[in-house]
Amino acid sequence: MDPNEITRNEPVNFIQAIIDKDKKNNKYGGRVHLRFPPEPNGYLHIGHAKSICLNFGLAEKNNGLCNLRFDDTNPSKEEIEYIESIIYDVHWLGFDWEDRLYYASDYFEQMYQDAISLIKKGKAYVCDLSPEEVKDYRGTFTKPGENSPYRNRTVEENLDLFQQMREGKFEDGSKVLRAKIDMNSPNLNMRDPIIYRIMRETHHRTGDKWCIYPMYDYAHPLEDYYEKITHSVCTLEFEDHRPLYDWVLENLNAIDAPQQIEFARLNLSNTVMSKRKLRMLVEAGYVSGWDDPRLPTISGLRRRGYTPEAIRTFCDRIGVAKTNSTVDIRFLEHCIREDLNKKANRVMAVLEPLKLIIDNYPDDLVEEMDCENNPEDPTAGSRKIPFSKIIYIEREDFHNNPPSKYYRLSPGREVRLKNAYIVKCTNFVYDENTESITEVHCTYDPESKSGQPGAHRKVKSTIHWVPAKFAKKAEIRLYDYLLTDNIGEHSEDDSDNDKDFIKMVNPQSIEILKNSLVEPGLQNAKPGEKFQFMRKGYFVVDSDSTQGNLIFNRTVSLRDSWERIMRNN
RNA sequence: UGGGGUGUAGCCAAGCGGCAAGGCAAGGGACUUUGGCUCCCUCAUCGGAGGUUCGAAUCCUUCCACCCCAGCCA
Repeated sequence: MDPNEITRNEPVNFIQAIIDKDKKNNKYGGRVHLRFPPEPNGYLHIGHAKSICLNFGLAEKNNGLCNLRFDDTNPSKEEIEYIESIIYDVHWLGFDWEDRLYYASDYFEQMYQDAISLIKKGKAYVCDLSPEEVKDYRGTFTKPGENSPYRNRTVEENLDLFQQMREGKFEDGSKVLRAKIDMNSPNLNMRDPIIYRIMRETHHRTGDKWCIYPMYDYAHPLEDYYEKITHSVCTLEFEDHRPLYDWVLENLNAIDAPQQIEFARLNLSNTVMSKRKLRMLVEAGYVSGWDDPRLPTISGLRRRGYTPEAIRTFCDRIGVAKTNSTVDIRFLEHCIREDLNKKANRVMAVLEPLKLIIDNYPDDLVEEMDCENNPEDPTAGSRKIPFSKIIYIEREDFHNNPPSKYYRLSPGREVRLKNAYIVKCTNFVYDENTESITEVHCTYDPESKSGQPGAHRKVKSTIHWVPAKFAKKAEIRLYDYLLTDNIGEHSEDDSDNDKDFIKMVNPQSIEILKNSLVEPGLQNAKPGEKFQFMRKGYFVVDSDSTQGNLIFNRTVSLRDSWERIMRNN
């Protein structure tokens, strides 16, 4: 059998199909080499995660390599802080570029020399047109461009001028280097695109060594080529740039030139992905920072309690195609529930406490109840929780006048207290002043203790609880979708819908509960630890949490079919 | 308007001429000391119209819709 023959059960995305074909034809000598090339001008979000998983994933599947490369060709927008956060996040997601961490800025000299080659071939020229004039000469969609009056300078003159540009002889914006292609091209990117500009800006890595910087369209194909990239994967909006990408490499006589392949960026329902909109939310104070648990940033998701595994599973399952699409955020939620269901220990926490007194239970008795840590994982073991006469239950688990299909506690009815006894409601106390129920009275069935023979008796419902005397106070933060609706986002810089988008910010995206109670063992929980609060959802200890001031973030609620019953009524 | 792309269920997404995978969501049901998990069942004729073919989501023609491009951003 041909070793290059690839057999797979799973459907293959169109990029993998291209790679399969290239391997079969022994293109690039059978090598597969990709890269994830962020510009260090902001924090990574789940849209980047899609690209990271795609690139590193394809490398892994094909026995290839994937580089991490910072595309730092514009010092006016880039900062070290972003480089550090990006490195941290990509590692956190679980990917390894080994020793292949690169910077476009490391190639500045080589790029400069290649520009000289283009000039020598008569393929590039120095242009003195002002930015406004460049724009006017470019023409429009329907009107062809006009040649720059500087287009026919001699090679010698261009060489001399370009060197002087580098030496800082000219002011910012006064000259540019342009590729000489075709001012009549229907593709505006091919109308003598600017490939170098003069910009006196201190670069975070090269300092003040350079005052000219290459443009993306010129730099990117070279970066890929220098690193021997085979498949240069980027997003759809660069499709029109592909002819220029190829032009640069062709005119430099590149051998085994990399090929650019475009896929659709990720959009998620009920949130935003573009840097500018994310920034608006942070700067206008709609959220607390770039790692606010409501944001789709990697740092936000991490603080929210998302695991790298869930994010990667999500990215793998949404697929890769060229269709603009918006993935339902409920699919992301499904992925984290699925992961945490296997991993998170079950504990009891009462978010909105209601006192319950067991009148026939001995006043001073404390029993240690045995609780299984995770029914999905037998190796997770069990723990003891103290039980006594006064406990707290969830306020919504008692109803003095229960609606139909309500299975929980109400006057005269029985429920099981999880891992403890069956109790029957005998009475409750209503406070006229606060117009609320302040306590519930029950009697318990001593024969019904969990694990004992009498425990087999079935009751309609089981509810969670915490012991009044031993429970710990905690702050619990509940999150809801960032936006109440979906916003169409197909490119990074779509500013048309900025106003509409602010109108969609969900005013109830966060709810903070200050008086919640958790079982005593949670006292020592450390930031980042994840739990399932039984019947309520998955929660993570917030990064600001301390032993004396416990804070939990709700990662995601449990699926709730009772809520659905209520909603459908 | 010129160019470049995309259109398969509420949301993703396979399919590449032979009688529409899968997942999420939704709705039923079984099980259950989490109204959780798990398990079972239900849920499309492929943007429209023509045509080619014994046979088309897949080929051809044409129309329509949506997205991207006129930064010395990436």
